[in-house]
Amino acid sequence: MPKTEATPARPSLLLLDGHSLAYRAFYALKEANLVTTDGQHTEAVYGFTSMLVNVLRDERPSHVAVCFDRSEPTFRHTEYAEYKANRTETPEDFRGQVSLIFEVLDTLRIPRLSLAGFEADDLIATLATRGSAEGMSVLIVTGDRDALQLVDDNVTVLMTRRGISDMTRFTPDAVMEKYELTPAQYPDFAAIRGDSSDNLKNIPGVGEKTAAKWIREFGSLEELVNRVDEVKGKVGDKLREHLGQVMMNRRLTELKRDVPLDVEPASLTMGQFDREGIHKLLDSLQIRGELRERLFKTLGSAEPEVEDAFEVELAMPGPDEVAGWLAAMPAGRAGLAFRGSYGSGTGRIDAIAIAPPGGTAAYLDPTRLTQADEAALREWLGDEAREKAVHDAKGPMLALWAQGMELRGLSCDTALAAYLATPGQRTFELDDLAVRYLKRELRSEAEAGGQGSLFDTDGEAEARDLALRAQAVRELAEGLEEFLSTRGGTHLLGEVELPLVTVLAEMERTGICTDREYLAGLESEFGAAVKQAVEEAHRVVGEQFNLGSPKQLQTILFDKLGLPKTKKIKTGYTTDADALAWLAGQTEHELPTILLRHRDQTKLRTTVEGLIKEIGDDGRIHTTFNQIIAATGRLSSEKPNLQNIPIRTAEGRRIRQGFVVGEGFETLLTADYSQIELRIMAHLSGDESLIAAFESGHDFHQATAARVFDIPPEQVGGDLRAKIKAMNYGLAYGLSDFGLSGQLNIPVAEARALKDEYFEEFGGVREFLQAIVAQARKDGYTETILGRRRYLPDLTSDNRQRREMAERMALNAPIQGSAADIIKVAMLNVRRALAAEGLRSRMLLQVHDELVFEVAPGELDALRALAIREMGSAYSLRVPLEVSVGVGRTWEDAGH
DNA sequence: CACCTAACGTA
DNA sequence: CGTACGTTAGGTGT
Repeated sequence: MPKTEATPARPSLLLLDGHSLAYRAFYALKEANLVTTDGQHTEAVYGFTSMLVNVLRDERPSHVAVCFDRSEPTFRHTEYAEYKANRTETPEDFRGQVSLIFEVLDTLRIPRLSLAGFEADDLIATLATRGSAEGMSVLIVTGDRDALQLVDDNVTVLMTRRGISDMTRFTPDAVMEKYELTPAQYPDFAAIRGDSSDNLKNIPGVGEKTAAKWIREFGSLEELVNRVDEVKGKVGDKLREHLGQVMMNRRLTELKRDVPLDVEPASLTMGQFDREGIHKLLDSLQIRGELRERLFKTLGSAEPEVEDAFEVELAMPGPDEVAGWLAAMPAGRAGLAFRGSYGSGTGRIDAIAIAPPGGTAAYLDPTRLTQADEAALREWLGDEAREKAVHDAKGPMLALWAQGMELRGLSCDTALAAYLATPGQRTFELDDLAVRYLKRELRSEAEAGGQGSLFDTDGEAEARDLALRAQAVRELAEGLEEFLSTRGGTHLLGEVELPLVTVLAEMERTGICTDREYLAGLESEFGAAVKQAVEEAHRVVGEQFNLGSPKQLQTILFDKLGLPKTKKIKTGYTTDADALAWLAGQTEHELPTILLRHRDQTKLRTTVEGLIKEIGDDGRIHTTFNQIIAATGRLSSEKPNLQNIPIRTAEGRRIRQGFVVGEGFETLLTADYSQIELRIMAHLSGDESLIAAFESGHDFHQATAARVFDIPPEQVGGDLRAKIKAMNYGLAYGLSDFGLSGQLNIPVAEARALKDEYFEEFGGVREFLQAIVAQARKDGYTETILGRRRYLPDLTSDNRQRREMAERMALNAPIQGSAADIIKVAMLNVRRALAAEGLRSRMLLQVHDELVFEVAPGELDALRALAIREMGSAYSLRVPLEVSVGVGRTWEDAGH
């Protein structure tokens, strides 16, 4: 098809007054009372965004900017101290929404501008004047009538009318029709009329009617002043009396068209908007429904770069053709995509697509391979020298293993790479990544209608889809690697996360052995205790109710029994363990105690139940370790979660006795880092006193307490040690005075004093924690010792709650994340050493600072030494990395 | 049936 | 008003 050259449309510049519109939106939607479950109001951000999307949809501007006021005083305040002095304080619910609007605009890649000393209006006037001079048609959207002075043949104003959906379009004719004044006359008229919102005084007895009449009669304010004596009557006297005020009003109303703004209208283009970011933002604001759809529909069609999809030539080698195809495949890294299902340490592959460089991809159905095909495929997949890129490789790896095939030569995992690029994301779907990093759409042909149609008898659409995915993975791997290389993530990906995939897969495949009968016995024991607690509770209250329902519990506790109220939560008053313990102490009633026991026992029972359900045919539990979930870099464990098995109470520890050494092995061994996060703090802060406390050889909490209170370590009592222990641990979480006071049951003032005393001794720690946050605010992200980043845009939020939350995340992320880095490196080194020493012992679990091993007969001493050596040397800190080891038949016995 | 909340286990 | 997770049960809305 011949390309036709479209007539270039005249460039159009859309300028919005951010504050003015946000404020109008806020009041327009006030009745709706839009608020998220954590108390963030969203009327302004919702209304503003909705209006913005509508204007973009209806006007289709080529250029756009949103201008904002600043908190600094402007030249108008210098001229007139009382300027806007009568403004009522910003409503509480409005505060913080402006920064959310900033986030929306940034995510949509819409430029936003502000300049100290000037109002949004002045920026708009300046840009409108410049844009108009450059031949653009300008559209201004605002709720401020002063903007009418800017209207001319090139400049139109859209003024909000009550609400936000209703707008009036002011051309010169429309201004004339409404006010019987020209746009140029409007500020003259406004100066006489005054403006109560800006605290510009009017002339007593002179309203809009008289003001307009004078300007029409004299043509302009200047002329009126020149011939002011011609104005007759009492109003004339008043005018002469207030002439000074009027002239000042006129100067203040005049919008500045020459603000020193270092932005050219032509540069105000819309960038490629962040699709995932918008989803995330709208999710966090709990905005659902049509706005999201309208937004994507409007902005989606303005995404020319995304229009081209991936393309691939499909090869479907038939029986005995696979070996030939693989042999003839172009050199270079191939992208692989798998269809199948994975989990619990195993999996099944239904189809494989291989996309080498060159644009032709093969689709293989494993059930249709001849022996020769299979051998060739096994050879290729297991060849370290044939580079491969896979998206989320651990599942396919497990599935291939289940079929006796290896997956080697993995040089990129696009899911891991994307995780390192932006670890905060909830998901890393291939389709989203393709759009984000390659600006390409990964469309499904099967879903597009091929499936089940007459032309799809052999599932060709599905084959094509998988081939496209393989192709996308191959291209995405290049894109993401390049992206990461600019952010220092290459080492972390290539040397840590990527090799860890295989280690985790091995751990999942191995699983941990359980004693099914023992756990079943435990379940019925806990079950009986639950039943008893339920009966007691019903008897004490005198009626039947569901102890597991916080709602019913509230009714019983606070309405029926009239017990004192606890802390307020969204749905009433909390019935959590702290509150129940408090109630037990406050009242004579025995119910809270019974409820506490019920909670305990229920939790234990359901934990055991969950475990039993996950025991495989081999008597072992195969958890899944997730490598791309935690924003800090930690692993997580699911189905079941083996990282939260009880340990604190004796009752809970009984569950750990259900995890036992497997047949053919000698014992379980656990190895954990002691106080790794505190050691990282000592290392990163360089605080000499804290470092010395670690080197002292004394119990760490005891040693720090001794230093804080300046007494010998031997004299540190249990109480003092407990206080300092709480401090030590709280630091890395951004613990507040309030939080510390609550935890130690002491007054806030005392907690603050304790903190001050602590920092008196460990000043370097305080400086370090403050420096982390300051640095993060400047950079927008934090970094671990291996360069793992965490982005925290909320650090500059003007919503206090969000900002302080981000600050705590900022000081925790490098500490928790560095600990995660270290144990990941340790796992790799342990794995390598096991192989190097030819040991059969194997790693089963990772619980953040602990590794659990199954020891092969005769290897106990060797493994113990290996674990201590490899974990202790994983990273060189300014303090030693101490590792403690426990051994026993069960996980509980192997604990410390 | 899908989703949210409260509660609670771990590091 | 302490970070990071996953699971469960109850309750609500589609």
